[in-house]
Amino acid sequence: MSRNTPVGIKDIGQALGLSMMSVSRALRGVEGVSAETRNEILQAAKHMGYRPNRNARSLATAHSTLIGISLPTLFSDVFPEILDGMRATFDHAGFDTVIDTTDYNPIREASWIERMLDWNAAGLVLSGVDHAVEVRKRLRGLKIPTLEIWDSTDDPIDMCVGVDHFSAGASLGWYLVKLGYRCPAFAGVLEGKDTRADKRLNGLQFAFSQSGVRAMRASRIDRRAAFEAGSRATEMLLTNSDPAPDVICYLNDHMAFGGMATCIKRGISVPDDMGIAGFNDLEINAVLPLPITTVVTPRQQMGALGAKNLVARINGAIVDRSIIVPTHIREGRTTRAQSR
Amino acid sequence: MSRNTPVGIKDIGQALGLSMMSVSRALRGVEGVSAETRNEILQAAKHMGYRPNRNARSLATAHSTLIGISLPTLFSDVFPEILDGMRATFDHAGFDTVIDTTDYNPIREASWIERMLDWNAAGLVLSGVDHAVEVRKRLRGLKIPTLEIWDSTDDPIDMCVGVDHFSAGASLGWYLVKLGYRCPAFAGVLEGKDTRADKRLNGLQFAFSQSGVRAMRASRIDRRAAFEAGSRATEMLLTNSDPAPDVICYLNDHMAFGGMATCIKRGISVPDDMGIAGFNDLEINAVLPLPITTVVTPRQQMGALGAKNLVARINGAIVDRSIIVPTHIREGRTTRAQSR
DNA sequence: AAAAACAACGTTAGCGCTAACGTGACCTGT
DNA sequence: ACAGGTCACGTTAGCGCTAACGTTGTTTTT
Repeated sequence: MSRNTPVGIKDIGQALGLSMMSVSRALRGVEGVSAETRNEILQAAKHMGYRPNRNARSLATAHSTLIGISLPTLFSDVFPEILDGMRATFDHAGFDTVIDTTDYNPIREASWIERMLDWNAAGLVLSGVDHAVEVRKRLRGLKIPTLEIWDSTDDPIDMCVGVDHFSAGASLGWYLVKLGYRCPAFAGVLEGKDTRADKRLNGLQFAFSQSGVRAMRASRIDRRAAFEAGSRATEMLLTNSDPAPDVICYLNDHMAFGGMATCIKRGISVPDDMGIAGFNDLEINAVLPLPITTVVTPRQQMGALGAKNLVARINGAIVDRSIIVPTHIREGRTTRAQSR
Repeated sequence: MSRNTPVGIKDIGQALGLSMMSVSRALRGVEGVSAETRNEILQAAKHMGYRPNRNARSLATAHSTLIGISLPTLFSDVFPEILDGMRATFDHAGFDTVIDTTDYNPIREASWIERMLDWNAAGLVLSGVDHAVEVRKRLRGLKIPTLEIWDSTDDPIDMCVGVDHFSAGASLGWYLVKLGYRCPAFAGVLEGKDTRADKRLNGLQFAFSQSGVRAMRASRIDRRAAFEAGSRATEMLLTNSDPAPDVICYLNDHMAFGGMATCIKRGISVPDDMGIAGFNDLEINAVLPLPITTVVTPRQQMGALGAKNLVARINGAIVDRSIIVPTHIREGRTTRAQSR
């Protein structure tokens, strides 16, 4: 575990009778060396197996090529897809990504942010827009390029690319009202854990109450496994609700599938006796005999766009501070057909 | 994006009338400072908002606290779980994890490894045990602690923790033979992409041929989305096979579910007309009316154990070079009941 | 033709930290 | 009482690289 490679910038210079500086310039592609010399240097570097020491570079320049990405969890079809959308861009621009999963714990996130700053990170990606005030202040003060992704706000720390979860929830609510549902319920995780889901619930409730429909009951489950959580939450709703709901909105399609399976197991037919709505239009829908009524969210594009803008921002460009990406409802067969 | 914090080790020393060295020692918890002085320093550091510069530290010590983790993909229930298993250990030991997804591309992996070495990574985690010879040589030569995870071999680069995929496949094969299946097929991704799955297929084929059963047909699909891939692969098998298979073994439970859905859609009843076997015992099984016959793999534990050993290895301990974690078959209801 | 402007390199200093080796003051054993 | 040891600190010399200025020799400008 000694030096990764024994050849440094100095060795190349010596071998060629040049100063370290010329070598440094050539390798970085910076002005100040003739094309001829540069080629010699590049060749020698390759020949000698030169590898830059990134720590030294970061120390000297006071900034690194590390981008920190904080996610609540990888057990989700949201964050891996967002990551996937970002990958090519970061990669192409020469950034390495340090990923942390916070498990929806803001304290963990805050301390991890400090760690990333210790590395002189070039930029940060945070999930959602709900962060501790101190975190907001600190990052703003440092002026470090920061992308908040997946959720949206008109006042991001630095910039955000995401969905308007309240509106997405409300649209779904109106859609369900139009279909004639009058006794809606919600199934999700514990309040405060997934703040995006909470906002969607708020949107749903807004739409329903505006339409004069009774308040939604919410069944919340503290369980990471989505399918099972959907199943349990549904059991709770079916057992404890009077009257029984006529439609259940789930945190996402996987929970919805778990819920649907539970309904069917209990002899409740979908969509005749119970409507089922999910979120995110997850891939499982492609093979279900009854595709779930859901909301399509462009997660890959979100990642790609966010990464592109973050890189631009790191390079000093001015970019949109707040980008809201559109969503739309995808009619499935787990809700009644439109009467129209 | 200037300095993260304006206070360094020198400032603390000056404020306290001590040398940088004493401060450095105190902060690192190294011998050579009295308990009293250490407390003063620690307090002052906290007070002044000191944050260590990790790049400087890494440059001076020639090793960092970065651990590189290379995964083929995050769209899987395998790797996120392995990661989750590793997280606590790495975290607790103060390591940051740089994650790269290679998309099953060995060239990508090789170049990423070099990048991690440029950072003076403390250790590496690679997926599987099939790596380019040059990569093996290079890492061995550098003696950098390297964990190969998820697959197993008796000759790892440095150490490995994983499943014996060939045996797991063979066990499943024998199990299916015992159930009376005589015309098995396999559904997976393109050969060479997921080498673990390929090994399982080899194991299956071994078991079947040992039992005098005709060779398996394999249907391979180039599609990231697992549910859909299972569906497509199954359609191909049902269309092009004569005689039709009596059991299909899938790359994992999600593909199996997609395949099962397709069978049912076509009026093929499971398990009466067709057996379905998956792999990994994914969470969806918890809610299925017909749980899939599958192989249970302890992915979290694998991650936890691997991480523990890697950290020990980084700290100079000697650990088992090759750990094979056991798997077992979980009887589902997508295959015939045991006749016994 | 002198002054100014470049192009292509070199020198100096330092990023923030730590390994390795001092240096005193205070024991300890015989 | 004195060699040898220990404790708590300090000094020196980098880690490998780059920013910010030199320093030449060769154009260009007016």
